[in-house]
Amino acid sequence: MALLRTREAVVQRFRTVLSRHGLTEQQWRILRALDGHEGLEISLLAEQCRILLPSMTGILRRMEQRGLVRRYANQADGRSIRVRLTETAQALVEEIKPEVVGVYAEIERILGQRKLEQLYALLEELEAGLLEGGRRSGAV
Amino acid sequence: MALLRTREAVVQRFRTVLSRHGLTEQQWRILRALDGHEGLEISLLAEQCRILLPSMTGILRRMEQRGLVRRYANQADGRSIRVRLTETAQALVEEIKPEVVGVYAEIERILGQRKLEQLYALLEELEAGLLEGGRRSGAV
DNA sequence: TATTGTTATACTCTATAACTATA
DNA sequence: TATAGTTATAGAGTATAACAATA
Repeated sequence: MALLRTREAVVQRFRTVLSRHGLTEQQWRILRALDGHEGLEISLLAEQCRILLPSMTGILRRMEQRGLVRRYANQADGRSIRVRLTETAQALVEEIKPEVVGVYAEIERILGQRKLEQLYALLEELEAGLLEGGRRSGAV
Repeated sequence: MALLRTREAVVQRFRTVLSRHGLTEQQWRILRALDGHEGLEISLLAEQCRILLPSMTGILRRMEQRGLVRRYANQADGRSIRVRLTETAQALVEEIKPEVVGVYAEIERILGQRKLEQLYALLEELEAGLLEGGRRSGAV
């Protein structure tokens, strides 16, 4: 249960930071995924952010209304739609980054650098394995 | 971001298992917290599960309607209410446990026992530190 | 026919403020 | 006055199925 419980404590930290800027955790994942990209297809974005497509539609609609993202058509394939950040969104990401870094700094203060790196490595390995397994055998 | 991203993969595993039994992650946390206890006060339960009281009211109402928990008054203090599992709920917990263990087994298969223990220890330490810090300095 | 994305629908949780009743 | 819990509200994400447009 440790992962689930700890997650709750960590996520609440992030939610506090993000909600001050009117963002949810999912919206932040989308901002981060799009940051530094010319534009991503919605289905690719959904996969990277681990958000289902119907949820994605709603989340992107809210973000678009708020002027954070823009949809634009893909000339090569009329079905697919790409999304990219507006300048407003890029500025917002830069504004929030330091605060998010603050949360990580708190974590590092608690664990120390060596253990934080250990934790990070373990999580990466676990994530890779879970995705791999998920692809192979479907959801557990 | 590793913790947030990995969390998503892990949580989706659990959600898959739990939703087959019509449970949410929060309801599972409550079931686990109450399992093996005579009864817990709602505010204590909320703290342990990291769920806000107003959310708790709704979640408990749904669980009570489904016959999983029962509220009963505290004679010593007319304001506080205790909650405990019904036999149905206890049977359900026993039924689900092996499946949840299956998810942990998958994690152990990915990381190996030694690394899993490492991960567990790091998370425990992080959680304790976050709670400590949260109590001391407020959110973030 | 298969794929990309949206719509429809119903449910659950989050979060804040206001309120009730006990203490 | 303070505490335990509920109610009222509004908003947001999850999940499944059905659908439209394009390939």
